[in-house]
Amino acid sequence: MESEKVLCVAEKPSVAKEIAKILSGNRFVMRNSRINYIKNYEFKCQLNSKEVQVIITSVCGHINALDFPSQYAKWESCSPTVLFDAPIIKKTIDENAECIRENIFNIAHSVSHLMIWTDCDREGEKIGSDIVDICRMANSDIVVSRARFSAIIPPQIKQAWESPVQLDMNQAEAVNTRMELDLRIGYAFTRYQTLGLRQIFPELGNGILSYGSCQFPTLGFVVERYKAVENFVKEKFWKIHVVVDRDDTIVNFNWDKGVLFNVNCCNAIYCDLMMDQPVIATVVEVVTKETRKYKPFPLTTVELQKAGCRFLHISSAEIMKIAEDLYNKGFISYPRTETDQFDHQFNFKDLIQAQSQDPRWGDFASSLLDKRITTRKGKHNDQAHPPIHPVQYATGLTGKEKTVYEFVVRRFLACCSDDAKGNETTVKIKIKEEYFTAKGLVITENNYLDVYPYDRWSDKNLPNFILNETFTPKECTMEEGETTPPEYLTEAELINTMDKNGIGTDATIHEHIKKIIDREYVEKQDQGNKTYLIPSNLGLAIVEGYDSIGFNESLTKPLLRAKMEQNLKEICEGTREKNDVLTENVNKYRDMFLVTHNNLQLLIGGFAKYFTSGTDDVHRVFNDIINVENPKLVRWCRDSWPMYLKKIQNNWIISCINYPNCNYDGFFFNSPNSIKSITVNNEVCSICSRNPLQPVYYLTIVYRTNRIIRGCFGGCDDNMDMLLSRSSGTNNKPRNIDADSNSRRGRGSGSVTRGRSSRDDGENDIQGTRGSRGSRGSRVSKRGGRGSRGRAGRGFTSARGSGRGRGRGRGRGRGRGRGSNDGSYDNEPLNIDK
DNA sequence: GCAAGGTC
Repeated sequence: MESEKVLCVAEKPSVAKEIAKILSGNRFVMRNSRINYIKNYEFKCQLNSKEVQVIITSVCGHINALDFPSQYAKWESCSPTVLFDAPIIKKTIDENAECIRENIFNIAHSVSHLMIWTDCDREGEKIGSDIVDICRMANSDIVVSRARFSAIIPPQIKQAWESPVQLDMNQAEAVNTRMELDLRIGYAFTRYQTLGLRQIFPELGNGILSYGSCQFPTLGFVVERYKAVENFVKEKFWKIHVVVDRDDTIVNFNWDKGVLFNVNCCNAIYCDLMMDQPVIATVVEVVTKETRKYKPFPLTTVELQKAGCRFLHISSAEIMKIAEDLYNKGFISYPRTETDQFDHQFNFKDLIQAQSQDPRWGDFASSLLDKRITTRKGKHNDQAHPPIHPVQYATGLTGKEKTVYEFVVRRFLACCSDDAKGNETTVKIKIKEEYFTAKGLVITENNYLDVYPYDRWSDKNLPNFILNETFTPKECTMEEGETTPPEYLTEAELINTMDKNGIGTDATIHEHIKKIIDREYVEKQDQGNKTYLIPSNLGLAIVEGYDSIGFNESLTKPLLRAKMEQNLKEICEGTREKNDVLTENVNKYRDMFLVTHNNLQLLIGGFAKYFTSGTDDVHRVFNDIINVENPKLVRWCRDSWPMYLKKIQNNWIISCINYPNCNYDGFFFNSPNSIKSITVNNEVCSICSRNPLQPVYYLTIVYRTNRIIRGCFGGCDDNMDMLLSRSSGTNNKPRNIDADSNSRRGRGSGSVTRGRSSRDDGENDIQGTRGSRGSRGSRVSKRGGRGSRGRAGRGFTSARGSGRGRGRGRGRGRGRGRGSNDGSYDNEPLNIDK
């Protein structure tokens, strides 16, 4: 009888290979897949006293990603608010992932068991669940289990092989939630602020103003420190300092009171000390005790990045690239790890032995071979990877690769060595009632310091003092000083801060830093031998703009992300449902989005401090963006509020303008190339017919592609669905976009209602949409529109405030009223049929 | 063109 077949799938190729080596005792057949770095390892192995055939392969991180359907791909295809509720599709990440999927799918046909060997963390469970989906598609009867291991060492792997568990679907669901929230929130805010702000502030050029729940707090940290430096107010202080000259050594004694910020206080004490001359000091304490400088913790990714910036002067992004290269060449272990403790079964000796041949640290390594190796145990364990360590002696490395490898080796050897030891002497003297202290250090054992030059600990010579002896100090002075501002943030500090605040992961922290630099929110500046991160005007503007809105939970602070993480943890723990967390967070961020929109003047104000506005018509710009619900939008207008065409990017948008009545004589546009004709039909709209007193019109636009848009701009009030059809086909039904809009409502009518009402509220301040939506627009149109008949631009101004009117009338010299000629349109006349 | 998370 043929033995059972088990398919094992790891998260990355290196792990598949290691597991294959361990379980097969190095006797396996390696077969290629269509991707050169994905291999399939085949061998026979015992499982529950039975021989089974094993095939081990791997994926390469995530296989699937979330995205919006293609109709949302163009930035102007919909209002960014729509992205909070738009449908989401799952797709394979790229062609490589497709090949990897195929490889697993093909094997799954012929096996009875699937064992998931992805990393034992949240993302690993999610990747595992995607692998299960693929295998079940191929083989619905496949029996699934999950190997749980905390280190890729033989005992752990064998234990995991023999005692598999089940996938934790709660963790997979938490990742699904994170993915969806990051996508919706990131895309919505990014599109909104990019499209809006760069129209208003031409200096921004074509750059992307991205928002992300990790990149914004990262930027926030940089700005916060910058402001602390800039706003720092120096303060004077005073202190008393004692200098002793003994045995040709100058000894500085520091006042136990430190410093005083009151000059009179300090002066009074000083005068009292100096009253009796000569000044007599008495030695009241001489204590010598053993002290040590602790050797470092085992190396994590975050520590590697910090060390890279601090000691090696290599940026976090570059050091990760180098570490990944060294890993792929087989010189160091996996470089993305949170673990700062070695497993108690870890085999140190072989790795140390391998380093003993090196001329730089070989002798040190050899000296460790006779000793029992103990390492410090940190508090972190990602249950997936050991601390970063050298796995092979490397020769022939050059440049930064050599530097980073050397650091990893020295760090590892330092971890395996002993703490540095020394004797610290404390001498305390008393002058009248004031105490002063000096400290000295004699290092007795360098230990790890001999191999780890990145740490410094130096002798500090202190001559002999005898208890109760008295002497006259060389100097006793009162000195003035002033407080110094903090330094700007360094990359190492930023990494540390992000790590402590849970912003990003070990594998992504450096990417977030790189991102805010690439986005030109932040720049690096060298000062002396240090490199600081300084926010650009753009970075300052965006943080100040959002902060001035005064959210309860700031978009630029880490707490928001921390709360989302907490929610994800609750999903992992099974105390909350995915949909519950999704709804809560989508609603929360949608609210924040709308609060932003309703307080645009504040966001704009943040930018206006640093950039010159190209137009004062800011509200219109943002309303155009938020109201785009289709590439070719028909915006709702009352009878007295006709429309104008506006080009945003390559899309034509029809919008409302102050047009005095429904007389379309002379109402024309300079036609865009893409439009064949625009027709106004005096037809009864089925929705509006409930209000027969309202004139009801359809506007029909025929594009050169034969696409037709028909929209009622009668008095539909809340019924804003437009008709959109393709004349090229026989099917003249509304397009899918309508289905999307329905599904949007279906998913959460409560929230949509909320969204609308918020938006309506906002229209008190935002003038661009009034005429276009709802009853408020209607009222305005009656008040201002009719009264200003025949005075398009100015009538608009008087009815609706100055901002928009100026923008239209002279701000940019682009009249959009009746018969106006917008410079962005070409001059082909339109066919307007009444 | 947009997020953050895996990994090569």
